[in-house]
Amino acid sequence: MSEQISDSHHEILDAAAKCFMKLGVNAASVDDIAHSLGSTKGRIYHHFASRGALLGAVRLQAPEFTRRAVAPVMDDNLSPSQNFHNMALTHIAAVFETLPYHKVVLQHYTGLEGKSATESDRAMEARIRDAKRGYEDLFRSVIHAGMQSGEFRCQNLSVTLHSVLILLNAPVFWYSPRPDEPQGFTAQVARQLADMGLAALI
Amino acid sequence: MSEQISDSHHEILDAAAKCFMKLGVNAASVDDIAHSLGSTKGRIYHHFASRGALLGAVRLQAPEFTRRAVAPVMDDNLSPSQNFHNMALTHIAAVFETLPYHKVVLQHYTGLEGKSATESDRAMEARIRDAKRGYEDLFRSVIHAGMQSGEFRCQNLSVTLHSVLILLNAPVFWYSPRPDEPQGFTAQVARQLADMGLAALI
DNA sequence: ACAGGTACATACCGCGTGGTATGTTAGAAA
DNA sequence: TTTCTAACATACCACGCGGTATGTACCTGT
Repeated sequence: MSEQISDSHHEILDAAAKCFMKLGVNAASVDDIAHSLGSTKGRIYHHFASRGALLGAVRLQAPEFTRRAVAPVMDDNLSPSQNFHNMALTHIAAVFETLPYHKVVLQHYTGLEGKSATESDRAMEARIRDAKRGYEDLFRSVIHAGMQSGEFRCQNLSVTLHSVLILLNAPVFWYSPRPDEPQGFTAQVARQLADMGLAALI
Repeated sequence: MSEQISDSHHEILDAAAKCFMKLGVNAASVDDIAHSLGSTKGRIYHHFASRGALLGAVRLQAPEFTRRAVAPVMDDNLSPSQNFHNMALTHIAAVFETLPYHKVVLQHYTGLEGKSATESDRAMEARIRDAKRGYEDLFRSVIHAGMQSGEFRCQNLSVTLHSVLILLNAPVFWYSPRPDEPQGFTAQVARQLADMGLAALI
């Protein structure tokens, strides 16, 4: 299961994520991405079967980044409140560190599905959906535990889960790194959002 | 200032909003929209100067819909908590009723700006930005009042505002009307989200 | 009846884009 | 040295899309 991919592969992924973020998922052309690398289309089509495959690879990275960060800090011995707060803080920090990938994912939340053409396209879509859902289940379990223990309000679990996750992902919408940014701004935002997320559950 | 537009105008706007929502803002072509109307491009280009102008008109409708619903229920005599809760409930209900428009707006939150070509394009962008900001200021004022009265936690106002608004708009991401939907589901979701939004402020 | 304008339909053009087929170069293997 | 292959660059094509120029039915006032 170890992802055996070359350096050039990663370099293309990063450049694609940034281009998709800046120009928009549909607007950014393969030529744009290649030009941002100082290369041509040949390089990209040598490593990726199609434009869709490249975009899928970028979208798949996002939940893997956050999962690799959040899964290790989960601790079932903690109270659901503390557990959630730790997870939320770690999640937001990870999002800030891999922002372009998450901004790309954001553009696919609108539900423009249903136009799956090739078989490999649908397979990639399924992989992305599973990775996303598997990561969400980490939060689903801790929220469920909190509701059963009485720490969190008992409400529709799915609605609560998605709403809180969107709240934690809010910076993906409005944040872009600025040079005149106060020291430790992102950490401060992360704390505020983790607090708000926890408060929204209680 | 009275918007003097014909029925055909509105019909095109609705069809465009639904097409932009279903196929994606960049993917939906003018021909797609015309076809969904049983017409051809000629009709659309007769009423709108360009594809961008049509998209801009759709995006401009969204904050006007919510403003027309929320502004009348604001009441400075109420406590900030009650005032916010009423506004939030009304906002979410309005969003549910004009969902396609808000799903289109969502696709422009990603910050793919900076490619303004023509002068009229930038003017439209400014109108949209002002309408959006003006509407957000309704919530900004009530949150500010709550922070000053001590009812709400004192935190970064802009971060709080945007985070709460994204929380209230969360259904735009995951909700699509379904035939097997429980009776009064949207109203229940609206109550839950308004509660969560208020809890996140305290 | 006639003129003029409104509200579209039709046909067409130019351009950008995804994709491909064909070089070209550098390094490893023999 | 020779050969093979990975890793690209280059040139090109076919297609879809935005936009426009033109045609046409219908309605309205005179």
